[in-house]
Amino acid sequence: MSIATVSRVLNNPDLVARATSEKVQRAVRELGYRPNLFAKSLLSKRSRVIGVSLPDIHGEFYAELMHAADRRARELGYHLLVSAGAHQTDTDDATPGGSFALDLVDGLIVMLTERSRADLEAIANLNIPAAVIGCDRPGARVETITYDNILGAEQATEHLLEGTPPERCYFVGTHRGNLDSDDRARAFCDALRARGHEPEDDQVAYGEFTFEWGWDWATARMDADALAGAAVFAANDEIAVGIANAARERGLEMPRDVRLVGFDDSRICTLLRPEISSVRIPIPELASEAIDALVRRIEHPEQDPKHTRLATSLIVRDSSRIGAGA
Amino acid sequence: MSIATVSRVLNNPDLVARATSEKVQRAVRELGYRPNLFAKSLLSKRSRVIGVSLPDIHGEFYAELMHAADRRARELGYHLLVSAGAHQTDTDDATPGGSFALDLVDGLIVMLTERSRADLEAIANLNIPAAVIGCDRPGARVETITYDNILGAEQATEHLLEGTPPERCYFVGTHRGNLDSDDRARAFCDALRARGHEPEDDQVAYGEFTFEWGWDWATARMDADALAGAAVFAANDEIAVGIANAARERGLEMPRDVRLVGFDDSRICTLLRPEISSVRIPIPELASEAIDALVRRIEHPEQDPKHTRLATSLIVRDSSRIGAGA
DNA sequence: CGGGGTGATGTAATCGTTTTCATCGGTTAT
DNA sequence: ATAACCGATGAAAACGATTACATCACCCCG
Repeated sequence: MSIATVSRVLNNPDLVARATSEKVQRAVRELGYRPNLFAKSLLSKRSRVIGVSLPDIHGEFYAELMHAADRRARELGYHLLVSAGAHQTDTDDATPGGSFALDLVDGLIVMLTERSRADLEAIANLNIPAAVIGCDRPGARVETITYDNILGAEQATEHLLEGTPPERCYFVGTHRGNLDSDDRARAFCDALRARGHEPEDDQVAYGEFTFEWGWDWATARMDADALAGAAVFAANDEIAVGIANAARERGLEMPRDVRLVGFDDSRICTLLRPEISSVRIPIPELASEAIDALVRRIEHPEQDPKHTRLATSLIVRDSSRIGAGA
Repeated sequence: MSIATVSRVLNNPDLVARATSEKVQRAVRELGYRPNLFAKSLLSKRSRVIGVSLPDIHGEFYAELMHAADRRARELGYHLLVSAGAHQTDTDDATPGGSFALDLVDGLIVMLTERSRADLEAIANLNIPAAVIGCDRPGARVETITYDNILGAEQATEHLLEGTPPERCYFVGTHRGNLDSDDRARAFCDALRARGHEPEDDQVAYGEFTFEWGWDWATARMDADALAGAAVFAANDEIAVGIANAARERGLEMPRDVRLVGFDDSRICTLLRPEISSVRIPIPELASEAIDALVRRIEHPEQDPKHTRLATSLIVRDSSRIGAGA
């Protein structure tokens, strides 16, 4: 047996005689032989490893995303190399995955949440197959997979507008520049305008993605004027919970006195009473589409990058249901 | 210039003349040369990649763990290859990380939660540097890093016993065989015995790590007899939240009517009102100790594996505070 | 002035695969 | 009977680095 024959048995079994093949196979099993991946990669320039760069592994969102991505990657024979919080730690290194073992991975999945940093172009310029989650721009030279913030926010706002006059509707977002929050704010305003109401300054607030910000906003608002009769659309569930707690503390009940919708449909929405309405992002699909897109890019670089946008959906629960008062 | 010289400039700069070195460095920068990692690994048999095998990437616990692990690994020049839910998907493949690219990683971090599967021995037999989180056994041939379930559960139980008689204390766990739940149950029982009370069968319940189970348990218990005046120690926060909600639904208030302590000190504990007492696991330290231990094992295989146990601490909040009634 | 030490660099083997090309026996077709 | 062909296998080059060893110029000293 020469090494060449062994290699053929393992890769192109039909090139080798039946008898020889079986003898080799047996030997392989008995000796527990496993081809050396480094040598393989050295030759093929492929590692079957995908790098995933997240703004911050925090909370269930990223956990779920990783979970689904890993599952799909495994199905396709790839492994996931994770890079948490690459963006913010790399001070000004505009290219996400800068600290990454770029030459170790076959491709990169990058999730973007902020407008300024880590432009799509910068990622495209890495000259490595890439798929971007959370940000798209027509004609981008990378695959993009997004969830329809506009659609979800529209649905949420419309739902609130059904039972509440436009001037009593509020949007509580995070800081300007956050891609998600900005889109949601815009859709909120547009929906109000569609009803002929130009949103006042105080109907749209900017803060952070935290419970505390939600609490503070609600408290400040109740101090300024009553929150009773209002409908609030929070840019994420944590903010929503903060608002819910602050409201309850002052004796306001949902949905009777205040109607509330969050975003992300996280676990907590169904852990509170009343349960909180929220816009669902199809995280598993998001992850699995991203993997699929990236693998397509890796294995068929000649094809043009696709731009996928997944639908979101409003899940109505008691916190905003019309007529579900206590 | 020969390639050998270049290699020396990059690895042993002192072996090469100053002038040559600078010339090479300049060329390297201008050409954007980067050594091929595969070739490097082929020779050194090192990839500087660490595999992380988790029972299931789900919820914030694992997100936080990954976050901290990645951070520490990066500091030490390693990358993380993640394998989510390896255990349960690999039907009977007793070795976790079976589906893993074992020959791609320098070492393995495995988190164990169930007794039966994926024995420490099986991991040791992989003959690859390994660190196990969540399970230890004296003399194990792998590094182990655990958090002190017994200590935390003891503190929690003692705290409950301070204001509630032992016969009105309950432990609500997950299924038998779960390492965490079992330890916590044992510590709970021992604490009761230390007060001279042998726990009744119905004082310790087994279910799942879910909100629903907590809710069901509490509801069933309230149907059987009153929960008022009881103190409940839940094996994790989700169960605790289920219990809290069920109790409130029946008009019971915490801590006046029911006192409650959870485990994990997850985000939700401070999102509910009243805030829920819980036992904190030092996740960042857990992750970073695991990485340190593994890297030690990789780089100094001659040293004996260490077994580290991190302390947990009870965080008392309003759900169980004595005299904090409404 | 020649030999040995020294510091800088080049040569070539090596790591473990894949893959091209050559070889070789054996059929088949002419 | 010979040429053409074919299927199976081996030999060797390549992938891109590291590193032991050889080489070489040079300097110092006896």
